[in-house]
Amino acid sequence: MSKAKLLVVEDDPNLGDILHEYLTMKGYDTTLCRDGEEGWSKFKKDKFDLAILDVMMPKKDGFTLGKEIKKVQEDLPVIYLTAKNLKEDIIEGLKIGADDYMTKPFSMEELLLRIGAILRRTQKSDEIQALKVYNFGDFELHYDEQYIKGPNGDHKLTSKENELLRLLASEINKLVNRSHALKQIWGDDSYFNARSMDVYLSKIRKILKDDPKVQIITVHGEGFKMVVTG
Amino acid sequence: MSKAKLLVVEDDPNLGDILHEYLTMKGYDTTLCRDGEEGWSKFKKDKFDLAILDVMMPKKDGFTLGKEIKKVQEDLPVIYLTAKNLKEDIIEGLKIGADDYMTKPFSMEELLLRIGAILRRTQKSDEIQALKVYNFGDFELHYDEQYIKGPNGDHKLTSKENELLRLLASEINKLVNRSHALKQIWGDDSYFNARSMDVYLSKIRKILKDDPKVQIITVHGEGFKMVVTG
DNA sequence: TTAGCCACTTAACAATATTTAACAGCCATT
DNA sequence: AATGGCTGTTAAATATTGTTAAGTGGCTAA
Repeated sequence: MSKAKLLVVEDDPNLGDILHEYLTMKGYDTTLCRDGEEGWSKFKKDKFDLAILDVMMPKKDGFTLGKEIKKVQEDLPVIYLTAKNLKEDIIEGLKIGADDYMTKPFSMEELLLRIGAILRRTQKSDEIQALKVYNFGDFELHYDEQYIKGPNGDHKLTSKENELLRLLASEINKLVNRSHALKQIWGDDSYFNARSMDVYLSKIRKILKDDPKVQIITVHGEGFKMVVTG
Repeated sequence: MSKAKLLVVEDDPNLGDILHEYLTMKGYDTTLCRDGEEGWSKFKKDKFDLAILDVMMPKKDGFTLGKEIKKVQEDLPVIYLTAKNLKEDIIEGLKIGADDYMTKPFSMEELLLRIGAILRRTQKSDEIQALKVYNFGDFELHYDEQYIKGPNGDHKLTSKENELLRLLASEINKLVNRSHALKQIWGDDSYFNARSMDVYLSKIRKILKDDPKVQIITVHGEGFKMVVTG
């Protein structure tokens, strides 16, 4: 996944520079504009994931720019920066369908968190997830379809078998901590869950008998690891 | 369009009452709970558009509740209420993918504006979701016309079949939580509705037999996912 | 009105998945 | 070697899901 592109429009040179520097440092591809008109022309030239607009700016204010942007790209998330106590502004901004706003002064950290939250939300929808297959020895674990293909044919898996196998297969030759596995798959590390996991380990070992090169080794008191030889 | 349903979980009786009264007056269908556990049980029984959770509460804190809710319904927007200077809390909350948070004390007006903004945003994406045709494998689900076109011909659907198929088809390869599906389509998660849904799943699986590349996989205790191979 | 159809629900039973119990073996430590 | 705490394995007990059929109530066409 490539960097998210941010359009920052801020007329205060000081704050503008800080924003630009900080966001760039945090891994965003940041474009800084000094006023609304510049912001508009940059917006037209490029494709952004999020816009951060100061409300009070010369030539073209942030809300006007925001409205124009929404006309072209309704779903672009916008964070408005506004001075405190500008209630009228806030109201108007939110009426446009603004996604968020922050009153000055604000902490960079908080801004960063909001950016993260918004991007996570908007990007989630267009994630396309590839089907996952894990290979080890003569096996192919088809995690999404919940079955394993072995040298002697396929084998349907239950959800727990599937999860446990994936955990092991994703860390071949590496130790999988018992407690970690329990918390990961069963939700918490309790006596009965641990016994249950042992039962599943036993089942999985049976399945893996089809290829002697693949083994699950237990490290007493620590956990297990799947080992593939040859 | 009917009233938006809000789930408010706030242990301070004073603030709780104020929130409840104010939001109800402003036209929201507001459910007030006194602690996290009550909030969870209300959430399970009903379908909400937005949750407002106090972070510090007895029995079950707001973040824990928020996490549990997200497991069932990832896209439910949440506003966290938190005391000032709880940076750690804020950070953790936003990491969950939280949609917003407000530090106490806050003005009712500001809360209202945020609620409005969030609802506007999420309802917008619901509209986008109203695609007419969903494709998966050799099938075309014509949601609006309530039928499915398969390799061996068309098939009329009942509304429940239609809804359930859409839910699965709109999240190919992704888990659809059982409880979420129930609330989405049947209105609430009860024993009999769950059995009813199982019956419908069975029907749908029969229909989907026409293309072996398409499968509905059950994840025990969690839900299902529609998987398309090839 | 009323018989019949349809969508949906409830019931009943079958099949699976997971947990718990029971017992056997192993491991490290004394 | 003996002890107590872990792990391996199998089987029984529960819980969840799959499937089919019967029940229910609303709606429509005669």
